Amino acid sequence: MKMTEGVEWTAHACALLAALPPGIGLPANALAEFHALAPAYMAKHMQALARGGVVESVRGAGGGYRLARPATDISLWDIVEAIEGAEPAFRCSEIRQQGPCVTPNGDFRKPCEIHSAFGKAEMAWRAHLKSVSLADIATEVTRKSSPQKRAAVTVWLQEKLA
Amino acid sequence: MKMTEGVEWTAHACALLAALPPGIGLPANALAEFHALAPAYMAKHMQALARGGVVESVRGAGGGYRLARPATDISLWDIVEAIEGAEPAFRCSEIRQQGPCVTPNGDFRKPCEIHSAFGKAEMAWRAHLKSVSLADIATEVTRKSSPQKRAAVTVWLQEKLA
DNA sequence: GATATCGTACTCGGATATACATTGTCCGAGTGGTGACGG
DNA sequence: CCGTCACCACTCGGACAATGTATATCCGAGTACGATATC
Repeated sequence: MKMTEGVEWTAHACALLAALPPGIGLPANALAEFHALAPAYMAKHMQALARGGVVESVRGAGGGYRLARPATDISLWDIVEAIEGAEPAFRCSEIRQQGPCVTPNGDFRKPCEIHSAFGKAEMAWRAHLKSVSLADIATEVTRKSSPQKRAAVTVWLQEKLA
Repeated sequence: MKMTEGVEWTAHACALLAALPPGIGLPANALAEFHALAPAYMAKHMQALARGGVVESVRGAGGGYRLARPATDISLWDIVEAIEGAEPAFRCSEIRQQGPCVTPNGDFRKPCEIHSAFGKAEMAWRAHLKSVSLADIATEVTRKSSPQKRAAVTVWLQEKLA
């Protein structure tokens, strides 16, 4: 069970966007450059994020991507949902209803126990992700980073936003 | 993010094994037949389960797979670990250490906030799975199933164990 | 000098190849049971 | 009639294809900015 690395890329990109003044965005190229990632592939992931309603896209010169909502209203789960989709990792294909021992009048209204257990586990997982907002991450990052780092980011941003 | 369907197959197979008398097993063919699954593929998954120490394999005529421990000591997580591996779904590749703004004396001893958040979420997920044992599932299944179903299973088992 | 218009550069968006993991299948290795043979 | 041995059927184990999904890239569509020509 492996999560797409696009989730990591876009999560970091959104954290960067969350550190910007509200309403300000960056093009996909800049977002990729900030973490030394493949620009084209990053662009593709940002498209998914736009389709998911996490970011808004602005075309044309000076355009780019910006957060669609305040950073406090965007959780890590929103990003995962936009990139990976909302389907659960464990998909019950109801194999209990197959085989030589299934009775014709079998009652399958009760949920599959295995399905139920995995469903509960996944709900706990999602709840954790929903409880972490971009604002949390952004503040943690800016607060913990060194003054040199913050200065370097400021210079880089001024160049990109000019 | 999708979990291998082998997890579902082996989980149901283990539930069946847990319903058997202690020490008794079934060949992979029978386990596949019980849920109308591809025999060869089921065999492959059972091998992974054996490597993971969840079941023991017995070769030769009359052999098969049986639980390596009491059903109360086997959790759903043990099965997931055997099939999917213990690696977390979210793998942090530390992209925060890349890019034009990383300072030479950057201090990365503090864990990545995004990595940390996903790690906590995944731990909650695992904890849920670890709390559900095969015994729980087996008893739920046998208790909830209809008498006709139980009779059909008994007949089928007598044929297979003969 | 101000304004309307055209061109250009920049950015997103989707369509298109490639690599890798999962899915699916097969044949060889090993083991217990069974029947035949000899005592 | 009983014990031993060889054979055979059964089962696991790993090696080998086929398929699907994630990865990676490119080119076309659309928009804002700026230069230019005109009034």
